[in-house]
Amino acid sequence: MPFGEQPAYLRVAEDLRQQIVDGTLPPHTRLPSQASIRSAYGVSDTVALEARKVLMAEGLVEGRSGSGTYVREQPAQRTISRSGYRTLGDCSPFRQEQTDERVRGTWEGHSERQEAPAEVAERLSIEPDEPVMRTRYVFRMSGEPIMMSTSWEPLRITGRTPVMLPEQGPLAGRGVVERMAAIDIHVDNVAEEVGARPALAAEARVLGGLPGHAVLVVTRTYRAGSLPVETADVVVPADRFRIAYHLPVR
Amino acid sequence: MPFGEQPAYLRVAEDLRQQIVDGTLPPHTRLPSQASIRSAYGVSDTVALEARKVLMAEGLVEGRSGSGTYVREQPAQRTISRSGYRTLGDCSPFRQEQTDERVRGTWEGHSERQEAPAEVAERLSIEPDEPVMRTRYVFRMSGEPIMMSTSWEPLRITGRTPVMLPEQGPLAGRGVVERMAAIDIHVDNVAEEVGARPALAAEARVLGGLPGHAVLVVTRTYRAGSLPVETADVVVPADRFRIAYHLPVR
DNA sequence: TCGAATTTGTGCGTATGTATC
DNA sequence: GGATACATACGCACAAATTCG
Repeated sequence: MPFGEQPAYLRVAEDLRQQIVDGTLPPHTRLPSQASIRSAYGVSDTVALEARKVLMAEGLVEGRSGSGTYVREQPAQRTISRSGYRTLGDCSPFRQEQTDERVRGTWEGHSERQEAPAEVAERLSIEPDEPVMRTRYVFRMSGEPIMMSTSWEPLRITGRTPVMLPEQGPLAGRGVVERMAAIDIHVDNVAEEVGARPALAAEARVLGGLPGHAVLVVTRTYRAGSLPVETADVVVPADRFRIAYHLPVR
Repeated sequence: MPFGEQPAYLRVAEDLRQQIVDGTLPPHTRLPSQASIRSAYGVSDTVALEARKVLMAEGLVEGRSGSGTYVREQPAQRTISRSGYRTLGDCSPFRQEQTDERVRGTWEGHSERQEAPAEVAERLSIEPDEPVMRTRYVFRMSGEPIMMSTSWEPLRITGRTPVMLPEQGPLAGRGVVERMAAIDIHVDNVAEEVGARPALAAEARVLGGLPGHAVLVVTRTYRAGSLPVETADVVVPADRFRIAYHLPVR
């Protein structure tokens, strides 16, 4: 391993990665086989294997046993729009996002009473172990699961009201804002933080990706004034989605 | 290699990953050594090695040669605030983010005249190959590079004006909104899309991460009404940053 | 239809270098 | 200096899936 150089397998991976992102190797094309890589770059079998593995771990390519390694459909096409800002008129450049926004899909949720974990308590500005209602959702579009989310609401607020269970009662599935309005709590702002991390195995199993592939995590807290009324973690596969915001300036 | 089971190295990696995220293995602790893993899980040396490699590729742990494999400082502590929404009063829960927002750092930029690549042209609603001014930035906090960004402005708008070069003239470094205001263009909205992808080698070199580790990419377009006046790609390491938005509801 | 060649997926043993303790 | 532990690399083996004659 020569001097200040990178390890061989990273050098090979980098070269292939570059070819993928600049279009030399477009989606659905086959990568050179392990044997070809070996001879083309003058490296051993292990190095060629490692290089492919790096790209697979990044989600750029997909190995098909007995057939080859193929460049994956890259573009994170779908956007999930998170803001209600509107420009005037129908010719606005944001109409598409708005149609994307109304996710015409199905979902299922399951609620459970719980004592607030430390991090959730902090986000809700309540004491740890105070009771909360946790609801887990899985969202599907045309049958395929694409998004999962876990939401927490303090029972101090919703307990013993008709909206205590998000997925039951007259306002089932109508969203936090409407449900809270029904008990005279007026949600007027939401804070969201977008991050990314490798998917846990359970998430990958649900969302169809592989464990370790990046997911986008939206940490969201709805508030009425400065009072948090709901906080949630939303998880989507990073290779298929982007989160869109449209904001006024000034 | 029994039937529907996962490969051994993924099973081991998953187990360790779980222990990391649920706090059993907190940051800075040492993972079991390769030999320990080998005996604890009843697997070979290679499998233990592969499992560690998976976690390293995900950025969860960091190998220190001769010492051990250590859980990395996980929390994506810093948030980059992207919205100017304000609640009333000083006791607002968003003061911190606001202080985070005014990135007390340094940056350097380098501008270059260019013909718009197809994707940029689409984002700016101009014809491909129309001239644009491209500016590359590297942002540093206390000397350390943390964010890079590439911005494009149509020369149709800024050409032959005092603000043609973002980093020169009387308004150097004052931001798009102020610069455009100086030539009587009033930016009133911004669209942002947040996604994630593996870092390219060049980005990893600048940002200090490893190629393949996830980066957050913010695709931003400033507009005056429906007229795009600037578009940019902002890249930050996903393991250290989150992008924060604070929005009004309704 | 059968079988051979190819290719990926997984796993083993080993060797060498280097950083840390 | 010596022991430990990671980092990279090589070669080999075999199973399973796919492709193709």
